[in-house]
Amino acid sequence: MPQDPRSKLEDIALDLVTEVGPRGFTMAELSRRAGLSVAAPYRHFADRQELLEALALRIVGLQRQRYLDAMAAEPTPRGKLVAFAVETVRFAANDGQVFDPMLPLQLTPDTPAIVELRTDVTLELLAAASHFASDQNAQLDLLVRLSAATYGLASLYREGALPEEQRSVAIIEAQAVRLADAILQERAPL
Amino acid sequence: MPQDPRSKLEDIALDLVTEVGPRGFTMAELSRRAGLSVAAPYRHFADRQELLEALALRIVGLQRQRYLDAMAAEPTPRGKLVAFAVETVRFAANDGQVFDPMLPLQLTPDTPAIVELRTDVTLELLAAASHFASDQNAQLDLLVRLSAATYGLASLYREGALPEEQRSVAIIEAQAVRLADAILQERAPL
DNA sequence: GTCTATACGACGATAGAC
DNA sequence: GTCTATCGTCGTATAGAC
Repeated sequence: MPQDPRSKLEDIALDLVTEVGPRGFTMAELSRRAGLSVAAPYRHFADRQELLEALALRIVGLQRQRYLDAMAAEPTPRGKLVAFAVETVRFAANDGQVFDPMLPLQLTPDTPAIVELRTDVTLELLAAASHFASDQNAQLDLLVRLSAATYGLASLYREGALPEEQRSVAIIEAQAVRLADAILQERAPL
Repeated sequence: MPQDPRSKLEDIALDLVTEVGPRGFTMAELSRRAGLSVAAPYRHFADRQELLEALALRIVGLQRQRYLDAMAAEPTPRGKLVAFAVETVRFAANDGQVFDPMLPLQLTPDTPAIVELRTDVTLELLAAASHFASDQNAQLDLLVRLSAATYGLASLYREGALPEEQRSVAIIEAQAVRLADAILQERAPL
């Protein structure tokens, strides 16, 4: 199935933005990698900004689907929240192209379309969190801790900042599960 | 106390790199902000790279001191680890200039000098962790979870990715403490 | 849709006057 | 130490031929 040229350009742009970040992304380099002249991409995207926004939309849409599928496969609230944690580090471990561009949040200037994409996941998470915290404030607190913890794990993994012994997918997933469990089982401080 | 020109340039560069990241940092903009010609900074730094490395060294040195002081003020192992967590989010909340440039790890190309600066903190952390895990592998696992969780919290805070209700320093510090406690009190999964 | 050619600007870095 | 002037490179974007 031969892709339309716009999607093809997005594919290459995704690789590129993964390597150099949204800030380092240039139309010139994109053209080079696509084997086209510098003018060609402008037939498919009005300008650099439009291309980056298309990219952000694509990435967030993919994440949404992955999160929803992973959570739907788990029947229990605890399972859903753990699945969310594991899926996050899997993005980092197996899908750098999808994860890295999100790091510098530059790429996702919370447009309405993107906010809408995220809503579904947030609602699912809140529903699951309601089994671990009574009022809505406490549920939000819990989700923030869970998201932050797994996001941090995923980031350090991507940046190569973890000790060598921890750089396997299996280990990083296990760590994500332990983090999620610890957060869900929190007790009063010592 | 009138600073030497090199330090003065580093101050301004630190602000700049905080705003635009190491990749977006330019000597031209630095010169502009310093009220100098584009040539002037080259009297104090051989090239752009040298300036960025000097910046990285300064930042890491400052972090080291802050971590060591914060941990020294706490007598118990739990207190030291919690202090580490809190200090991390404080960097994010109060000292964006010190924290943000570390995000894209570009700025710290693990030179020997930087590795050495980090060693002290790591040793302190390992000593404290030894009260919560028996063998050294488990201690490292624990520290990775703790670092990742607080780093994630700090990152989301800096990026403005937290819900509005969570954007105060007090709340974010409380969240860091809860994360640390949860990790230190981990039990078997449900 | 793709090309070549071009206008224009920003940056890194250096040369040479003061 | 700082300036002005300059070179070379690279980027965005457009115009017009094919």
